Amino acid sequence: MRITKKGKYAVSAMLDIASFEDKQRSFVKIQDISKRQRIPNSYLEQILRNLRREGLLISVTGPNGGYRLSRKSKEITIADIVMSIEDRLDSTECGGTADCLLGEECLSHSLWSQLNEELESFLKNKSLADVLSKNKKTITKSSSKENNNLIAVG
Amino acid sequence: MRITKKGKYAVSAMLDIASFEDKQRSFVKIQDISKRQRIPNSYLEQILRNLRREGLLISVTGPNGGYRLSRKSKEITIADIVMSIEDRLDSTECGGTADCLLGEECLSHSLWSQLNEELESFLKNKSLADVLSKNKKTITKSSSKENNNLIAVG
DNA sequence: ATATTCTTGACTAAATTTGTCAAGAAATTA
DNA sequence: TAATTTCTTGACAAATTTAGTCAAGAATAT
Repeated sequence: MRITKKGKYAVSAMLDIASFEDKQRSFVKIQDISKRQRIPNSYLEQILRNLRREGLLISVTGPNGGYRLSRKSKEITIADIVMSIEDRLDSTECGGTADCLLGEECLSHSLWSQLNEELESFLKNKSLADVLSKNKKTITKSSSKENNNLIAVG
Repeated sequence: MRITKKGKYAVSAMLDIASFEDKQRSFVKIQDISKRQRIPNSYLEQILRNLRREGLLISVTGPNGGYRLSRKSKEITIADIVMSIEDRLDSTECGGTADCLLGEECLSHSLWSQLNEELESFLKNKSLADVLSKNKKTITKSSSKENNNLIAVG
């Protein structure tokens, strides 16, 4: 089981985009997200590509284009995001088929299955809105020159 | 955050050893564990080495030697094992210091911190004995010729 | 002595993760 | 239409991590 940097980048990018949800018709650009969240631009392209394919983002090309959420931030869970990005979230080696050991369940199979469930339910019960609202109270503005749109949380 | 094959091997090996707890003075050999749990012998050496260093196992060299638990199976948690083996269990990129983004907390920091806590408490609340007792009811014996000590669970 | 079994450190191979890049397509605006 | 902006795609490469190997040695029992 693993959640990698890529998955975390994805969540950060989605949170960034979600934080512009209220501004009507505003699309968020890759470059801006990249700067604010410190995610390598070209890596981010790849990540947003996935999120779009999975139907979590809507994109528009051209001037004033960019990305926005396909659904309300309340209706997108962290699980939606992480599962779009991570191939190997499953904790069991057998992929849940319970034939880990010579065709039978290994001693620890049920343990990893349970862990899976815990993890999934945790991620499914947190929406982007949930995570953002937790932070809202303490939004600060960075004084950095090159990144004047930075939203950081202290 | 990740739990790798190595960590899972470690848990399986510990469960295997724990299952011989009752047999007084019986030490379990690497080779036997390797066969029963299908863990490459030389990789297992490396793993048990760690578990011993961390004080979870006691070893005896020579004929009839092998490994046994240093404490009762009830008193060794899965967390003890996994944390001996995995370097990168922590979910946060900053290692908990909350300076993920330009010295400040990133948008998702609290999310990953919470996930950490969930994971830890899950692993800390499960002892080897817990996992074994869950399986005991349905222990079966393998008919495999080369592995006649196999304990598998269906 | 001899056989058994753990111990150690260094090494290698495979897999995965983390990026990069360049050429192209779509949309806007002038 | 031309120029500019921005996303889109696929293939590639570097870095890191994981998984696994090996050989020589040390300890113990008989």
